[in-house]
Amino acid sequence: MKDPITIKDIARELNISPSTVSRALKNNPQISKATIEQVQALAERLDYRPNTIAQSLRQSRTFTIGVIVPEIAHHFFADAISGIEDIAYKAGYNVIVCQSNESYEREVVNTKTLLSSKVDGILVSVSKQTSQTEHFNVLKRREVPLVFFDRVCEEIEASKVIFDDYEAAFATVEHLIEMGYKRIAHIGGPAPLLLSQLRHSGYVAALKKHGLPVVEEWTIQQGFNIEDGKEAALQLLADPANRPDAIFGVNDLVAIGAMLEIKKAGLHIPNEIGVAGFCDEPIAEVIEPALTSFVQPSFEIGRTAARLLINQIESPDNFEPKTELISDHLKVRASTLRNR
Amino acid sequence: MKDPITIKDIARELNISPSTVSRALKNNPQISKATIEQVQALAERLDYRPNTIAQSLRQSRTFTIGVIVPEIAHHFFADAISGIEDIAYKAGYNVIVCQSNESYEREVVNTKTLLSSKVDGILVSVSKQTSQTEHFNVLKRREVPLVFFDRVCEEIEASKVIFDDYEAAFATVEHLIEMGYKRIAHIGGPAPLLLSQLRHSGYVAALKKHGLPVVEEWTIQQGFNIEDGKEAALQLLADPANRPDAIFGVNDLVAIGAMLEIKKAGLHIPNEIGVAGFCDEPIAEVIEPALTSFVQPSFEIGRTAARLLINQIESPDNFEPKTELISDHLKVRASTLRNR
DNA sequence: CTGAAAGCGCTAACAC
DNA sequence: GTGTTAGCGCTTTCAG
Repeated sequence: MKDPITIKDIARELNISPSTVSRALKNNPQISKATIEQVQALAERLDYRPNTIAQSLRQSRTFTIGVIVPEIAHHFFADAISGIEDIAYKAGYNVIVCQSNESYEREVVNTKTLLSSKVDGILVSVSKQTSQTEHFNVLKRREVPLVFFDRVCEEIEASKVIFDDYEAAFATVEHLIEMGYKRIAHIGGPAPLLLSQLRHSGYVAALKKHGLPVVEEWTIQQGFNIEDGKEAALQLLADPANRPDAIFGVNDLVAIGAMLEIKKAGLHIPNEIGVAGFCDEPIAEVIEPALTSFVQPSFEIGRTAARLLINQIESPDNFEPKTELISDHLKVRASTLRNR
Repeated sequence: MKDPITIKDIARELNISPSTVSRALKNNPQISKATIEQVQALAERLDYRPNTIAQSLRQSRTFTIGVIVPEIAHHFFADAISGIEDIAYKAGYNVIVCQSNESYEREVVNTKTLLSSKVDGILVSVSKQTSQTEHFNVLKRREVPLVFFDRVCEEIEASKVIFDDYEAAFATVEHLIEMGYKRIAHIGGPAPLLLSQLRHSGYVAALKKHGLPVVEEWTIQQGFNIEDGKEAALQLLADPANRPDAIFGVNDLVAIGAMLEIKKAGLHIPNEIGVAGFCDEPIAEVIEPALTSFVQPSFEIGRTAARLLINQIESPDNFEPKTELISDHLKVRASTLRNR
């Protein structure tokens, strides 16, 4: 790689000192209009790029924020990242994205990498395997600003952006009940995640409120992918005598996996089995019948998380952890609109 | 943020010099076993993290590679990024991902950002708007290793990983022809992209080979999203007298957009209109009828691109641009299996 | 308004 | 085997 232009090159060329160049490039008001123009013109001509590495080392500030998500291939996270970038770029920060691939070990490595990269703060949505939290405590001890979003870690004192999973699950199940479904099952997320627990509680609470049975075998804790939904559905459909008449999935992919198995079994959606999901990913509109799903404003969640983090980075003194509770609405589609 | 442990802290504590610490941490054979152990033990105990910023500045080497993609929300790119990370991490590199959001200006900004971050090399899949290439020439001039993947820039001399779009389109259209479709339309990608042109050429060549008409109005150049597919389909279906009996989409999303409109119009897929896509994203298996699609090994494409780039970074002397042509197979599903 | 000098944390010649 | 020294590119006192 070619030797890049530095501030020294510009200084030499103009017979001024590097410090003046540095100031001129930053439009420092103490520098004369003339020099500022000269310097900036030459910088432009030589296509000078500041070495952010050197700036970071000098200022002990990287203007970079790290993001750890389970998988960017999940639409929710891809959108959330775009939301994070939106706020970050506008505030002059870059974003480094790491995937934990839902692995606890990988997540620990990610935090170490980001620590070494000296990011100014970290946004995390924890992996489904994460039950230990020592790696987050390390961040706390180093006083690295830290904000959790969507999949949070309760034990750690930090700002959090969470979705109102309990209420949303409650509303979704209540909708199923209003549509006349009475034997409602739940394909839940991985047990360690708070989000799984809350969605499950909301489901149970709605059933109880309406005097419907809470059948233990009708809750199946699984992962977050289509395959997980398929497996769970197979179990739920196994015994025709004790079969649910509706399924509430922890997310859209799981709900869609269930739909595929239901259709394969020759059962009608929504007349014989209703299905509802969570997230409202694009795929929910495409599958047939279209999937009823609780909308999660992923882009906004990302923006909110980034805003909290940047505030914390920029005014660390009067910092108090804040928890933002986000909600949205249920998007009702054909998968729960049965004919009675 | 708390003052982090540095090499100096360790040196002071053990009454040795910083350079010895540096060497000991790297298992330099010149250092005695005893000091190595002492140093590493203390580093461990203090939870020392090397400051990669300082290392990068010193070595003019960041062990980071930059990636510019149009959108991580596209499954293809999310998978490709995972492939890139797979190779990069194993070789000791970090990955910074930038999204151009299909905007030329944003892509230019991305290249500047990566330049300032002093990444060791850059992987690019160009935006649909990109027709000027000056920003890539800048990279060339600075001798920043550069590899294009999937959406390449022909004019720039650089390594490229491309999919055999021509052959794949040809094979897909030939499959449609074999299934008895005779009035085959094409919803193409944005005109400036080489990939759009190649897939279109493959489509035309297959029609010609089998003596089928090449109707100009049956090719509609559009974007890459479901909405684009819907719009194009509306045009294609407008005149019942001159309606195609099959549609080959430039990717799955566009094909799915078309399917939605076809179904809305009350036409049967595949009997009245056959549909084929490209990429084989998960959604292809979920839509009804399931979508025939040419498989693109996105993860592998990412891995190949990363491998080429890292080779170029690590042996810049004997470097010659290489073009890797990847292919795969057509996954036939219900959307083209008509009853005759 | 500008320059000189010091130093961010680390590494690599060069000494001994 | 280990220490000394210099410097990566930049910013920021301090001086004038």
